[in-house]
Amino acid sequence: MKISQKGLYALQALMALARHSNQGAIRIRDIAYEEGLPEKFLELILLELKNARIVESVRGAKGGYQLRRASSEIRLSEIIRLIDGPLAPFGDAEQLRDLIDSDVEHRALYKVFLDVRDAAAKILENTTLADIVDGRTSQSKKRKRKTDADVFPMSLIARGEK
Amino acid sequence: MKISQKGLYALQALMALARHSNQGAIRIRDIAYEEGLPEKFLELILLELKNARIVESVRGAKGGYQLRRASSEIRLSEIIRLIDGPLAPFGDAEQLRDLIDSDVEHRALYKVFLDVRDAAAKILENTTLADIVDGRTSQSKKRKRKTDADVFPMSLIARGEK
DNA sequence: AGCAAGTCTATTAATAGAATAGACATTATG
DNA sequence: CATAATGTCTATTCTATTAATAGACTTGCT
Repeated sequence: MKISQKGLYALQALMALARHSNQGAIRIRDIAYEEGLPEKFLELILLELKNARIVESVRGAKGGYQLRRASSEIRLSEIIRLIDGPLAPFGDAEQLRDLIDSDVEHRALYKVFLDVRDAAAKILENTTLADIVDGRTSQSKKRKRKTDADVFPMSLIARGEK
Repeated sequence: MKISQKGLYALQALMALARHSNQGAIRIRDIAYEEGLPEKFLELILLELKNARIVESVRGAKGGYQLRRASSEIRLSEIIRLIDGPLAPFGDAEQLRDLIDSDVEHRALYKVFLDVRDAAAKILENTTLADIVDGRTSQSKKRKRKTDADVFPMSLIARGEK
């Protein structure tokens, strides 16, 4: 599995959209500026993400892009598969399973490839956009997820300051 | 990480050499025939493996190639790194570590990439040519007791997903 | 109407991937 | 020592992919 520059751009753009979710549509230009991405290239990427129903667009003046689902429902695996293809280091999982069954001479090799794919899939299926925009990393030890109450103390919410 | 056709050919050729170790040098033509590889392309690959001191050649009539080390001392990671580059899905491990330190906005993303790399490296460092020519699968290999860190990458543990 | 957005199609430049070709160098052996 | 068998090296080709740019078109707010 290889993540291309384009794949990285897609992930960065989606992180930007996740950061601004419930701020309505964000212009391509703003995403490009915020993440330092080539604007025209980003256009194509967003179009692809739109066709895959990951984001949605608003056309015309005041238009832009926004996520179509909560960032916690968008897995990195989905984006990488879309932009860069299968997670396997060679071919795809199905192909590898076929080869393991049919190619007796090399089945142990293909089994290793499949193991590598499974390890990558396990990580990328279990990591969502929300995880990476919230910067949850190995250093922030087993902390429970932040809730609204953590971010906006009851005292403020009660006063309608949220 | 992506394994190219060339990378697969290299692995196949080395498996053939491993099967015939202590039969002296094997001709390129025979390896190509046995594994069904394009002969001229295989030449270049073997040359590269020779320069990397993984195989050695015998020139002239009755010449050919043989492994330079026991097949149990040749790890898949070494071959894949040589032919197809770093195991990371983006950049290489060192670059990712630098980005994790320097790019605050995206460090969580790069951390995931590094986790994927580490997972692949763990498998490929621990699998040798001998393992795959003997048809040894990861399940049948000597098995140390799994720790949390083996099963759950740090980034997942941090999120309390264990 | 007019401007500000996204949409779509085409093109390009650079690089990598997968070979192929052919001349050259080395060595066993008859 | 001549020759055939083999690896070595350099160059070339062909194709696909990657990363980007350009420009005309469509939609919709004000």
